[in-house]
Amino acid sequence: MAHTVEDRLKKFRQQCRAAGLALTHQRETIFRAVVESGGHPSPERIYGLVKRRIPAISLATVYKNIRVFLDAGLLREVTVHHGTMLLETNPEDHHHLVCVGCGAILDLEQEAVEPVQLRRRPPAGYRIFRPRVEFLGLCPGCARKKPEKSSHL
Amino acid sequence: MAHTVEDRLKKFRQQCRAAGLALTHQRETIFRAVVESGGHPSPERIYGLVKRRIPAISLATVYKNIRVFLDAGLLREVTVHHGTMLLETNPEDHHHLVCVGCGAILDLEQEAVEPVQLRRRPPAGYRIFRPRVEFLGLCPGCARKKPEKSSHL
DNA sequence: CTACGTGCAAACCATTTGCGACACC
DNA sequence: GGTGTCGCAAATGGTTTGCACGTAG
Repeated sequence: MAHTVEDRLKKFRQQCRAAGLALTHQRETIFRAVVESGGHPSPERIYGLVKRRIPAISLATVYKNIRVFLDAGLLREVTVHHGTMLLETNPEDHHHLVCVGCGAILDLEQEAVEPVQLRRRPPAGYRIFRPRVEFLGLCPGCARKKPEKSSHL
Repeated sequence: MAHTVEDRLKKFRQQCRAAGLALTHQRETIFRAVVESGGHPSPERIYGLVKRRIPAISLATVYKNIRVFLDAGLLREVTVHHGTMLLETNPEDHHHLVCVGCGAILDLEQEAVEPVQLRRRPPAGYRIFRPRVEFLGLCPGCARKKPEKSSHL
């Protein structure tokens, strides 16, 4: 339950070893920057933070390692769809089934899901229009190809 | 309740007039392509479809008009964060409050939301790992700036 | 007839790739 | 010592912008 930075780095080192990933200074510094930054940082932001400690680091190295961490399940990303804009063609409110393998999206009618209820009041000044649910999973094709992978997403 | 293509085009023309947008052949063809394509098309895909009917159309025109339609509330997009990759730093399962104005994301502990229940069985062969809820709304700053806007998102 | 919309090309931004040099295991 | 990693620069993919011409209202 304790999620101190040091705890998470310790686990990170274990997971790297388990995954056969070399434990480089760059990797540790990048991972530390992610954990310490809090919120939802972009690769660019991580690059900025890491650069303070390793001025010679390359942006490409940050990108490569974030990719490695994501693939190994050491990190999660907020959105599966960051590549390209996708439009809704279904004018009704509805939910989504999202394949974390290939990014495919299937619509789920709103009635297919129990109404979503917020138990607490939203932060002051915040206006909420509607809740949207994404069921993260694997489509039949990707489930076949990737036996265990991405089960942490 | 009837969402035929012609119904939606009729509404589209009304909304354009109401918004003071010129009703050009390109705009109608782009909107029709979105409605007819179904699913979750990318601008590139719409461009491909429109090009069959207007071979001389420019990709830039497609992008510009999709933007116009989104801003006017004539279309919705699947994701608010398609520009850049964002990472999770919170290792616990949780939900999100997403500002459709500026894209800011706030975490909501999982316990802040009633458990999400799927009423039906997912499509055959689909594996679901976890549901994630996004509450779309406006943060205090954006709510102040954009009085009514984006209330359709 | 005039402001808005279009097409083209160039610019821009986020991300990936190729490759020679280097370091972990 | 050899495979995996790093840094650099160039390539790529998606999206936006500037500008001259054309057209809806």
